[in-house]
Amino acid sequence: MNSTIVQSDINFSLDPANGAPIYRQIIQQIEYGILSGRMKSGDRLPTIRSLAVNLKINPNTIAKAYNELEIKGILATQVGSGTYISDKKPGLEEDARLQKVGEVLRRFIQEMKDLGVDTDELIALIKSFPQR
Amino acid sequence: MNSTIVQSDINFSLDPANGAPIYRQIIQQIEYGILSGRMKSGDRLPTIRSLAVNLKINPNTIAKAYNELEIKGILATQVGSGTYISDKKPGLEEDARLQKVGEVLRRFIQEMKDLGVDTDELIALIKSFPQR
Amino acid sequence: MNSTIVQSDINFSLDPANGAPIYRQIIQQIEYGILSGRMKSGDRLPTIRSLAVNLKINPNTIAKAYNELEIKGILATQVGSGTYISDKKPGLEEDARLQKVGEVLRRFIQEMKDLGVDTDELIALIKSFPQR
Amino acid sequence: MNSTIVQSDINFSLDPANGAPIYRQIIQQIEYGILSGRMKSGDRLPTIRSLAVNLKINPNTIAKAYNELEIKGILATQVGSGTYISDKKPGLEEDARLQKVGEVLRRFIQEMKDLGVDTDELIALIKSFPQR
DNA sequence: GTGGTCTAGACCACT
DNA sequence: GTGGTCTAGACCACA
Repeated sequence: MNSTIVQSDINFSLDPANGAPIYRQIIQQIEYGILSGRMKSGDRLPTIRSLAVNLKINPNTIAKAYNELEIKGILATQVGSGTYISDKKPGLEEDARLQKVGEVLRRFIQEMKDLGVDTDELIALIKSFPQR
Repeated sequence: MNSTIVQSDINFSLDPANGAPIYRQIIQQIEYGILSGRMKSGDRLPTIRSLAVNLKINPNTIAKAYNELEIKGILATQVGSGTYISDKKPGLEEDARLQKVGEVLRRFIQEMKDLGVDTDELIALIKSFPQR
Repeated sequence: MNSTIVQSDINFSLDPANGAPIYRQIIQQIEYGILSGRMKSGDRLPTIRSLAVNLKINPNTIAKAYNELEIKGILATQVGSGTYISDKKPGLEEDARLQKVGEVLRRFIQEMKDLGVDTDELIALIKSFPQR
Repeated sequence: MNSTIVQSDINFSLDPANGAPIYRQIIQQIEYGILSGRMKSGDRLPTIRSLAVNLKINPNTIAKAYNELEIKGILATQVGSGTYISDKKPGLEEDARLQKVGEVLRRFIQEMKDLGVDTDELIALIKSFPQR
């Protein structure tokens, strides 16, 4: 008999051409999932094995991602039960989210400037970006 | 007799805290130098050894950067003479630039969506971004 | 759990009297291996270290060969996992092959003309060439 | 007062993308010029300086080519007068020419075979090659 | 002087 | 275990 558990509906997607290592892509997607509110405290994460099968990668890689997040206090592992999103999510509060948004934005604007795209063009580009 | 040679006036600078490997920082600075028009076809690059001395790194590291750009067809080397910017610069044409812009933009919008920022907010953010 | 991995059955062989540098001989053998169909997309190449031991050369030399092919998009590496033949193999497609054929042909005809052999003689020569 | 001197009508052309070093391209063009009969004993070669200017390369490079051919006995230098094609041209008689033709042909056919072009296709290709 | 090749070896991140 | 980065240094061919 099982209490109802919310299985995190996160859709992990790996981009081999991303450049970032696989374990870091996983970490980011979990963190962003929490930041954006799609994942909440107490949600259960997929098991290492099932995720490894789904993503066709080495279980060790997922373990490394989960482990790093547990060290940060963002995840909590209960042996025999699974991995859950911790109640306290240090560094993932609203403030942190805004800070992260600013960071990504700054880097993006700089890169676009390097590519010769100024802010006005940028806005036009985003407005015309196909919403899917 | 003086053959006029344009020595590229690029100012290489390395950022140890960048995270990106040294040779890749050099590659990017050359590519951006060409994209921005500061460096033109036929320009001569600093010699491997002189740049190595200036940047206080091993010549092999410079050679690795130059070599990758030669494989890509962006640079052309003449042993005994030096390294030059190739006439045809595949991957650095206007088309390629636009493609690159689209790529960066797409990834950025996706990342912002993951962070819970929708397109309207995005535009507002960019508009309010401090222009320096 | 066993992921089936096709280990490339390529037999690398170095010819010290070849004149071509070692790393280039390796590159050519991989390219020809793909062209001839002996190696297919997704096949795993020997590890850098194992090949270095087999060929009794420095691992860096193998790495240089693999690296150049990766820049060209012919190989794809996954650190910690190995080096694989890429799905898309630019420069080894049929179009590129035909272009290469034209290039070699043009250079050959020019060289023969320099040697005082005109096209008619050339055809006669090739027809009489001992087929083995 | 000057005895009539036949200035060699050789048209040197360098191909930077050839791969072969410049000085070797010059050597080959002189040897082929003799083999094909376009250049004869006693013909005068361009001066090092004039050729250097025409080809826009370093005079040392031409000197190196001339020097190597003089060592072989193919050229003869008369200080203050110029460089001439020697009376005796060791290794450049008719026999040598035929041997060279065979050598180039063999290498070409092998390379085409490696590229998947058989002899019949080859003949068709050459026949259809635009004669200029 | 120029760049190219190769070796040797250290240290790192990733799977 | 895998490949990646970087250093140090030797030797070579070329302009």
